Amino acid sequence: MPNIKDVAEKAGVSIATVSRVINDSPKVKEKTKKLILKAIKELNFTPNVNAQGLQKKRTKTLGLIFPDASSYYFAEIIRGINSYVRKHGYQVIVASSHDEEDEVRTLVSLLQSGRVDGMVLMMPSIQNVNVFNLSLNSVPVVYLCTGIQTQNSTRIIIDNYKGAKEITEHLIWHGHSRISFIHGAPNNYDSQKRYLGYIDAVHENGLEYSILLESHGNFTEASGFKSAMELLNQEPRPTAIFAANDAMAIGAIEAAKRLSLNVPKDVAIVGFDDISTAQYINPALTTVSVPVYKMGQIVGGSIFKQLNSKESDQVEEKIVIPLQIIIRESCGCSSQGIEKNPNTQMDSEVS
Amino acid sequence: MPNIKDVAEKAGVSIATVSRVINDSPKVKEKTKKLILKAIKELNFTPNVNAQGLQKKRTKTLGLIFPDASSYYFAEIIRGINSYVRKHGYQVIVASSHDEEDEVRTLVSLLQSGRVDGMVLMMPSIQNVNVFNLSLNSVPVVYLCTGIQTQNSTRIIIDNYKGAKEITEHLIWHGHSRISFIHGAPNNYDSQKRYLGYIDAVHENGLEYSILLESHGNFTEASGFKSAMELLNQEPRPTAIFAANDAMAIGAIEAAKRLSLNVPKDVAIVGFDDISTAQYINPALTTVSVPVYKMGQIVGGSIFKQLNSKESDQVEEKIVIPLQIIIRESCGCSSQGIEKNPNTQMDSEVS
DNA sequence: ATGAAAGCGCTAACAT
DNA sequence: ATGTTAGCGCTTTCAT
Repeated sequence: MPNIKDVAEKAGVSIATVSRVINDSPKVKEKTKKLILKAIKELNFTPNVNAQGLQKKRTKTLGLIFPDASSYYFAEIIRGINSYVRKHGYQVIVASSHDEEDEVRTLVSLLQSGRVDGMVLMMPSIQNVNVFNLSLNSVPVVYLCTGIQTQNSTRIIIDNYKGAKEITEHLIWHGHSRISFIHGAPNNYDSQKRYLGYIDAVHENGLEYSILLESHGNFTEASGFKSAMELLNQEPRPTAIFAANDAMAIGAIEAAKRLSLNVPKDVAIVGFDDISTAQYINPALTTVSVPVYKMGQIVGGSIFKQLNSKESDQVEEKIVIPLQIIIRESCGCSSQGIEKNPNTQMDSEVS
Repeated sequence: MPNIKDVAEKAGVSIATVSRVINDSPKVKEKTKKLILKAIKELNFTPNVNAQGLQKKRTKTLGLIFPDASSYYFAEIIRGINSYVRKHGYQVIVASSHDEEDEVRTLVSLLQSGRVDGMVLMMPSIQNVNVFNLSLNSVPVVYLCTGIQTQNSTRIIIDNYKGAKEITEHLIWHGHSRISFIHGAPNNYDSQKRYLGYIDAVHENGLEYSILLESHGNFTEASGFKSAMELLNQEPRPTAIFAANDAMAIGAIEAAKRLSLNVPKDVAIVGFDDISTAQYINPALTTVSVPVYKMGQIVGGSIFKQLNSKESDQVEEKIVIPLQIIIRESCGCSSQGIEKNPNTQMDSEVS
């Protein structure tokens, strides 16, 4: 591996000058600069990041802490962040707190060891947030989907409340009066906000409400299946189910099928997130689309902004990302495909 | 951020001794070791990885290059690797060659900049592999799912051929004689091997064969849908479809539904990978399970083995991971659930 | 505009 | 068993 000294010798200059062209210093004569660039190319030289990091205290890597990096929803957000920061020469290190017995330890060690220049914390579970507020003042931090007031750092959240309220109102528009809600994991920020949107829509529209309309899952398909089973075995049955995320909505659809109930005729089912499965499941899922990829860009942008600003003018910022309802079939709206070709939907012939 | 000098002063020893306890040197008196450990804890000290890396040429991070980090299949493998290496204090940096216009550049710079101690290259597309054989001798490399002979590095592949042959034979056992195959992306190693397994099973069992039974997709659901549409509109229709991966198989199932064909009665459909969707799609997908998570462990283990061996005894190794067929409903076998409870499956009542 | 040299935080001989 | 010291490859004053 060639180093800066090799380049300097080859170009017949000092290492300081080489360093200057590496760092785009303006005060290098154009001619020597060309010479050095040529040497760099010929030797195929790349500056050693460890040495650079040791000096500059910049490692050009970001740490991301996510509950689970392999779920589609999180994976997409990570991809968005990665894609954005890579353009700026940054890499990301992803830690799944899910896998770790001690997520805080990972976080702190990542930080203290000087491995990362900034952190993105996806912390939808409310209780452990306060743990994190410690020792984070050294680097820029972006909190994602967190209810807690964060000190001196940016918080990026999605407009759960509005999305949930709108999709519930869409169900009401369809004429549904007994609308169930399946909660996500306990203490989950997103789930709670979505519930608030649901309950407000229900109340404001004067709908029947009962605690029996609610059920508690944990964001997995299996839990959605189980919750929907309970809900749908009640008398009277809910006419619609709003699950706090798509995975549970999909589980709920399976449950309806198990009970020989047609979706959406016998029971409408809607979700939240718009994961890729949502569009091809049968019936296609009506849901609230979270622009996960774009979210990544916003996160990356925010980190860089903090990185390039003096500590003095760090401001607490809160960014709310707007969401969009995606109307498909599971709410009772017929899809284009169906209207054009009535015999395409098997489910409509069953029941 | 405290450094080794702070610790040394606090403990009243030299930095060398502190360094020794950091690196578990045996020759430190138990008593001083305790003293130092105490100081470390009190100061909340973590060794700076850049300084360590600069000296030891070990950064404790691995680079993973994947075509696409957010597809479920790849994400699971990454998770497996991450989880394993984290236990050994390693982090991973994931680069999606998909996102990059110039994947080679990323790879080389990751390597040359001293950012990673080893690399995992997922390179299922055959043509670009030769590009990579350059300049990789400096660190341990594991190639994943690659057909190319790799020099001086480990290659880990899955037993595509056997899995494909067995699942095809399962279809034959069901009495199918016109079995279609949907190819994955062109030049994809896995797809080609799976095709070989398919074609051998077809030939060895004296089945009818025609080029018309083959169709070409690119591993996406959409391509599976399209391919199956073409296949199923032929006369005579294939009685079974083997798609080179689950996503395409799922697309194919949707296509069958569009054509008002019952799966598996009118056409059996099987896939490959066993992604999570496979088990809850309707009908549940019969497929070949790839132990993605375990695969990650094997990859991590191999890298560490190379890391801890002298360069002289680096041997070229080829590891083949065995696969397992998962029989569910889409092949024509009825699921347990159905047998126990005949009215649970909607599809069996349709058509 | 360029070079010399100090030093970032650590490890690893080499001393003692 | 512990301390001293020379780098690892780079950036950055400070000279010139």
